Amino acid sequence: MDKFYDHQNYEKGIYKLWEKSGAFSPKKPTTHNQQPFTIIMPPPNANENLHIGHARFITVEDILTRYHRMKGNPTLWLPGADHAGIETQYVFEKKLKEKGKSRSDYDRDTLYKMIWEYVLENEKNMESQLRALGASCDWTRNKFTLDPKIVKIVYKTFKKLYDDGLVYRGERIVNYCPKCGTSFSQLEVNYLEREDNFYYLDYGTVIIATTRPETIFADTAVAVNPKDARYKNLIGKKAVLPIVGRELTIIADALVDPEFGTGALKITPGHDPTDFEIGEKHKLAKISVIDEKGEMINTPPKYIGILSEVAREEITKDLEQEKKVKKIEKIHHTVGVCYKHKTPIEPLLSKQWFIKIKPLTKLALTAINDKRVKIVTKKYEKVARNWLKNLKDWNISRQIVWGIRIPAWRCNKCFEWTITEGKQPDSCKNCGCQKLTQDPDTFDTWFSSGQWPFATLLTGSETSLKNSTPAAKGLKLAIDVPATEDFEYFYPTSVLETAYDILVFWVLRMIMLGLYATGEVPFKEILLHGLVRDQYGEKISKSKGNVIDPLIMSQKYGADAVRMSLIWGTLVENDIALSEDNIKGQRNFANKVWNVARFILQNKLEVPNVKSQPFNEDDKWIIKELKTLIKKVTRSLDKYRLNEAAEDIYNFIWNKFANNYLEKTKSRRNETQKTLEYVLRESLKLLHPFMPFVTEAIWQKDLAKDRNDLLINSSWPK
RNA sequence: GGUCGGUUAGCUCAGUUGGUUAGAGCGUACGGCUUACAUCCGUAAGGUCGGGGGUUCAAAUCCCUCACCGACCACCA
Repeated sequence: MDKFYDHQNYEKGIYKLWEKSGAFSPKKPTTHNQQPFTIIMPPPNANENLHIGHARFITVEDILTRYHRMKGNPTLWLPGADHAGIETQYVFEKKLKEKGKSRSDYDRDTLYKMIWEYVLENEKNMESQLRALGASCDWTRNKFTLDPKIVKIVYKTFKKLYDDGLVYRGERIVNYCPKCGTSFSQLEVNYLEREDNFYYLDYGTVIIATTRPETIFADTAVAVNPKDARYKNLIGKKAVLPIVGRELTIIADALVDPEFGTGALKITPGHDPTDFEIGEKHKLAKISVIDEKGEMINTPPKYIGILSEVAREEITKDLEQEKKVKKIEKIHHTVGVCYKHKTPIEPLLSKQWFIKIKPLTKLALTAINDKRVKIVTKKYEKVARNWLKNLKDWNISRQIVWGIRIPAWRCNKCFEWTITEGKQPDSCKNCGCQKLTQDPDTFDTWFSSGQWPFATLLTGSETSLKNSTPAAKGLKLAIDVPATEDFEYFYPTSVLETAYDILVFWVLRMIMLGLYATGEVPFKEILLHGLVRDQYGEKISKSKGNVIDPLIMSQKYGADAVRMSLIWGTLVENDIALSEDNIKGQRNFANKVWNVARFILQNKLEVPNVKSQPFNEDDKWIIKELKTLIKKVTRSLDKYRLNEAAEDIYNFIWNKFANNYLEKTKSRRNETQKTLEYVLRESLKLLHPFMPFVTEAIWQKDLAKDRNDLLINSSWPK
């Protein structure tokens, strides 16, 4: 054995060895009480390299997977990739911009094809990166969110939701990003604190305070609080729009805060969600004055085509000229911005597909209450409950090309919609007309990834687990898809492991859609992990320049070192501060393990009669310590306390085994070979889920019985 | 404004049913090339566990309160 463990010489070869041997595919159980252990991998976005956050979840999930595989559970870790709708289109458009192009330079099909090729290339790249990190996922079951079979299931779910009355097309205020050119759900809107002008405008009978004077053209009423004594006698009277001169009725609504501004609110149902609500109640007209490019429409000609923010200044000037601006104050408030561009979201009126969320949140809440799905960390359960109580109807249409096209066709004659399971309908279901046009919109990515656990399993696999007791026995699928063996055997899956920042986007949607489509929770436990931060606990970002690339680190120090550093010292659920020093330290540990093995195996003595080796207090001590360690590590892993398990193994191998026992017994080296080898073997097994490469490398050197004896397939110590 | 979380060694963090001298990694100081490893070995310094109050034989751990930090949410036009 070499003096140092050089990971570069081993990692690739070992990964191939595992993959070729079929070790990643679940084995049929040999006894009845071996329950399947399943994790569906959160499919990374196939649009960029893996970052350090991916590396963390890959490490956590791989540790759990390898542990359960060694314990004898038929274990499946199913990999995949996400087309990641808007995220990918955003990344792709940035690339286009570098070439001086934009999305509008291409027609729909061309753009789609270009993105498709880009994604395909990235997907391959991403898969090789997963391999480099040692992910022992079952590549024979690899899935992509745009696989035709997956898309088919997504369509079936949509159709079913529609037939059940849970999908509707509504004209609502949507969160529209003019830069992205699409609407978003409430979750994609971020809020920025800003200082803005607060204009007090003269509406004749009342003064109105507003931050958005450019929307006055869309005003259809003025509202005051019914309890507001100042305005009581004005209710039902008229106010006059400045510049426009149009009369508005003054109405009363409890939503108006009398403390704010002047207590009188201009009602703009076409560009404000609250106003929309008030407008619906009072049956007010809805006027749009800003279009999807963020430009003014339906205004006096001089403003038309101007960006709303620019128009604001122009209009203010004109209002000032007519002495309609009574006062300008500064106001500190929050503004909704696009989560990608950080530019203001335009709330505007649009017709989109919505999912009625209440019946679905009810399913999810019940499942959480009944503990059919358990959130491992309590603090996140509180967050989940809070969200489930407050979610609004879900806008699932996106006005982008990259994604799954919505299977809805509109009749050219009667304008009614016909929804199918993906196929173009022959005729309008309403009037029979044969001329129909498909909705150009695509689904919100989260609508398809929300179906990921059952969609991946329902699309089947090459390998079969026939004659195994199904886990999902007796499940009645709501959607019309035949159950596959994989689905019956592995669904509901064991653990869903992902970052806490997509709890609402993804996890809750999976619970809701999973329960809806299959009648059963998609997973029994939810393990949420924290974010990776830099060595000072600061958020990692490109602009800060503190990015840690997991693959560069792996090349430098080995995948084992990177993995270990990603769980070291911090609970899975908490944010972790990662430093290169820590990775280096773990590289040193890998080398330590290597040298312990080297010492034991290189000096392998010819011991004529193993049985007659003397056994003294030191030997008994290390065996006892090992037994204690096995119990502790097993318990820690079962509770997802990975840092504790890792630290205990580290401490055992380095301090107890190497520095203590090994040093102490060097003088009677010819008596300890059997004990040394035994402790080494068991230690390697315990460490294997954490540092799979170095442990397997050592195993293959001198411990494996034959070519087929892989550490990855060994049994977990008892 | 609301909800949740945090405050433990210089730094980053463990400490889960309250119980012996509060731990780890890194860093620091000092000493060692001891034929497995200098990616190493040995020794050491360093904490009134954010402040205050309470419960208890016993509190970093439970309760109350204050301060500060952070995350998430929210229709303040």
